[in-house]
Amino acid sequence: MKREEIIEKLKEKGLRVTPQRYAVYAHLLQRNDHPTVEQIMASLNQEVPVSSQATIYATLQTLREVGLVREVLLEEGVSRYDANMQPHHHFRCRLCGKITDIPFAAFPPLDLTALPPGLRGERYEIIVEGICDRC
Amino acid sequence: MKREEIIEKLKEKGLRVTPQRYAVYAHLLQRNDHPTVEQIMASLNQEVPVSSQATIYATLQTLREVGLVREVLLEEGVSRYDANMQPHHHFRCRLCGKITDIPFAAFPPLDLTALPPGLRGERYEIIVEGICDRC
DNA sequence: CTTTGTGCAAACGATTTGCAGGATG
DNA sequence: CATCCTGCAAATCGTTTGCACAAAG
Repeated sequence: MKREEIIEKLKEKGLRVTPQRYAVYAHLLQRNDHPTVEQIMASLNQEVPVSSQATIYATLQTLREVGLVREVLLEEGVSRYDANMQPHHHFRCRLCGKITDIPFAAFPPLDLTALPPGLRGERYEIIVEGICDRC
Repeated sequence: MKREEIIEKLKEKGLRVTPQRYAVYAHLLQRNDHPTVEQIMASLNQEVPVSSQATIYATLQTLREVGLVREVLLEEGVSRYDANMQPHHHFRCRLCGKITDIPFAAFPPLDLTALPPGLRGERYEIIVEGICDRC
């Protein structure tokens, strides 16, 4: 996604386009490894300081509220973030912890009417655990 | 599961049977709502003090290490615990947050060889989000 | 009696918050 | 120029740890 599109996306959601917001969102868009806040901050501020920790937290929360970013919970203690909003599943290597996206179409669609009575399912995610290619 | 069976389970795993351990494990066995540490502590110490917070954390970690209890991550910020060690899926109500078990057999088994190349899947869990009967 | 478990309080790490100054539309 | 955003430091919350005493086998 290029510069103008990113700015457009932010404006569409009614957000002011600040350097910090642009940096966080653009960065997340070009990563697919679901970084933690710590990793995001390290990358952004690698050369010159771009954003403080508090702002990154605030920005992620804002982006989450407007639906540009999602939180991924696959590990105890830390939240990871993902700008890929299309439905997809996750693979987690039990040795190195690396997380890989699995296309939604990799598995046949589930029938959510097969749930226990009283539960109305709307969406689902499959989490697969195993060993990745590098381990 | 009755008293003697619980004690036997703990001994089988090489654990000393203390009142605190018995209380935490027995309590988890009779709940199916995946309580947080805070909830476990509140229930146990409702009438008389049974166990301190530090001990509950230590106990849960021990029970997890020997395979009598598992940690469930479905929410940001808190860990939940589950003494049901049989494979099963989870349903989470997006309104009240309540978590319900879904029997493993509710969905047809997935073919884990359909993963992207290089990934060797070993186990999986399905997380369904929706609305529960009380909401 | 040796080893392991418990409880307290302090430490820790991720995340949140209050607030003053700064930038955006 | 009104509103919203940023950065700093302090606060908060769940969880972990160090250590002395107590209990289990």
